[in-house]
Amino acid sequence: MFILNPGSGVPIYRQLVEQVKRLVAGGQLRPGDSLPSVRELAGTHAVNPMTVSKAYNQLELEGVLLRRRGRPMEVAPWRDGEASTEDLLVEPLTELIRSARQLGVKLPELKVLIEKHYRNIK
Amino acid sequence: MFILNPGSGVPIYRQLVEQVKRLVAGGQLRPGDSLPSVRELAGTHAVNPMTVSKAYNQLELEGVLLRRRGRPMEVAPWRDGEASTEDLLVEPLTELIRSARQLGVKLPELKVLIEKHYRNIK
DNA sequence: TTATGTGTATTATACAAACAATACACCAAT
DNA sequence: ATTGGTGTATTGTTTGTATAATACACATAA
Repeated sequence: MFILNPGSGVPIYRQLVEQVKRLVAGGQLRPGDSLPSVRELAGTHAVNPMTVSKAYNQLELEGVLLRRRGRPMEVAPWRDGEASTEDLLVEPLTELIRSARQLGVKLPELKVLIEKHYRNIK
Repeated sequence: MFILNPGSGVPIYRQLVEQVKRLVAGGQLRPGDSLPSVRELAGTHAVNPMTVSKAYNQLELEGVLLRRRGRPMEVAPWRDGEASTEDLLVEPLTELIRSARQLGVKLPELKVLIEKHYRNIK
């Protein structure tokens, strides 16, 4: 469900936060759904449980998840003012386009590369 | 010439390393070209000189730049086995596509978003 | 030679991130 | 009540990043 890249430079807990937000915005996680337990997630990704807990904590502060003592974290009811799909794409979109510019890759070539990768990436 | 984003989670010196590589691969920096001085770059981006120096040092280790004492850092002659344009795009490309997948954004919609942003981003 | 420009080394401080190992409070099902 | 599942707090350690303030070795041009 989650894909963590420890070598990317982006802190692990931030990767988790971003991915949960996107899965919620994309409907793969719906209000009321339970998230993987801290220990399970930490185990399958070889990561410290407190790192996962830190991500969950931040998501609760931002209103994305609900914390109910003794129970798994749960996706919060949809709120007005939730980050939109496009909002959550702007960052990787900007990064890609800036990179392409520095590499001298023009728009048509970029679209070809996207199509080429789109199905190769899980 | 460089765009630094201190809040992205990616270390500043790594942002610099990646951007220099792309500018070299894209031909905006050619073998023999001088790079901005450590102090100038640090000054214009409000960053510590040693942070810039760390990036330059890594680029020299990787063979991208030449260090010649008392002189500005210089782009190294082209080597066989240099990272290709596509190599240097894979990372942001992968990140974007994974994000789109999690958001439920399909390929046609993604292409529209790219066209929309392509000219808005400097 | 002198002055000013390179990049770098040094020392110290500060902070964030991640880990490890425990222990706790709570809920739910037995 | 006991057991085993939640998330969390605590303490301590380690590593990487970035800063600050100096100082140095070298090159180039005046």
